Amino acid sequence: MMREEGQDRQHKDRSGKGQAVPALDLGTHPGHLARRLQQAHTLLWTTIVSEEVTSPQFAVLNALTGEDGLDQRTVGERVGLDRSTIAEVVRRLVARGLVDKERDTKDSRRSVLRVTEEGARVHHKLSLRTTRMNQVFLAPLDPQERSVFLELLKRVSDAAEGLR
Amino acid sequence: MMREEGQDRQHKDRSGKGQAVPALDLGTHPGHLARRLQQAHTLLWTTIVSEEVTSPQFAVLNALTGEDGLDQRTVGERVGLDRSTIAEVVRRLVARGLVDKERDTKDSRRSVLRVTEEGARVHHKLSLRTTRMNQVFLAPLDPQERSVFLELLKRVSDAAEGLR
DNA sequence: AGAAGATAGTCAGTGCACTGAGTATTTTGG
DNA sequence: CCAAAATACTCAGTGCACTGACTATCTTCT
Repeated sequence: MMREEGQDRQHKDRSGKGQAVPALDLGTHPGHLARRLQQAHTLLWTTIVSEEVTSPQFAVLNALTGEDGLDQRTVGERVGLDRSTIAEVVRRLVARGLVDKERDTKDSRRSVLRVTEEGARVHHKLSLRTTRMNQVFLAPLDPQERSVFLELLKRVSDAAEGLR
Repeated sequence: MMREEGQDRQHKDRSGKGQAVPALDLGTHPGHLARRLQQAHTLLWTTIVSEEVTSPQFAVLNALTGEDGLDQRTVGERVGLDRSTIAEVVRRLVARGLVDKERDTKDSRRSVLRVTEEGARVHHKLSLRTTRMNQVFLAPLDPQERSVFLELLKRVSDAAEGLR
């Protein structure tokens, strides 16, 4: 098994032309870490929660469980998906029979969404599993660190939300 | 300009069957927050750093700036991209003329990557801008919170890395 | 040397995420 | 009332990210 700690003894070679501009350490860049965090989460989700239903799909199911009969755009806004992406996600949920979609009779621009019986069952089952996943995900942190982490995560995300 | 608060004048009906399973508050779920964080970052990246070169592309450029002549798989490993994704990203970098790719003469399975002159220029320019972006991204946190945030982010990401 | 295994990369398929353009419908203002 | 603006959605295009199957090449072990 090879060790992977090549980052320190980085030969300061200057491959031909002298490296005027050094490489950055992306391990200290929040954006890069955010991407890796999200990848890690997706991995845990598929192994612990579900291989069929993705995390964004679950978010939509969850929003509709809270309040049935919302239109597509509103659901997208609640879970943080733009109009095109929410359409894609809903399309899959409908294809899997977890959500019903029909035109609003009052305003035929809108699509009204509703969780099916099966959708409710799946939501229930996955809800339980998300708890386990969250534990595994946050396992490297002790209890106070976890709440700090969640709070900071939320503050940064919410702030950027306002810039859209 | 219409306000966007239409979500309240909505029937709080309980669509027939009484909501046995309540909806979760995903605002407390690290996975959901991770996704939103990453979306926020992408948005900031395109507005502040570059519309042409994406953040993963920059990560690859940065890795090669540190150490020219790595093979594709190694670069992917360093920046956290699997073999298929790194291939895609590299393909685009080559298409934009920022990276050169050629077969290793010693081991013809490998593709050896190298930053072009143009790639080095672009890396330099974007490096400066990432600093500004990081400031904006972390603006909602005060200085101590920032370092705590980065550290926790890193711990959680690294831990999940081990589970791959 | 030759078969078995490991390794690097490609390719097809699925899915999230965004932009910009376009359609249909509703609302609003003169 | 009716044209203009706003709204909800669709569609095409780009790009990241992963899996599983496949090819080519190199290494190892007998």
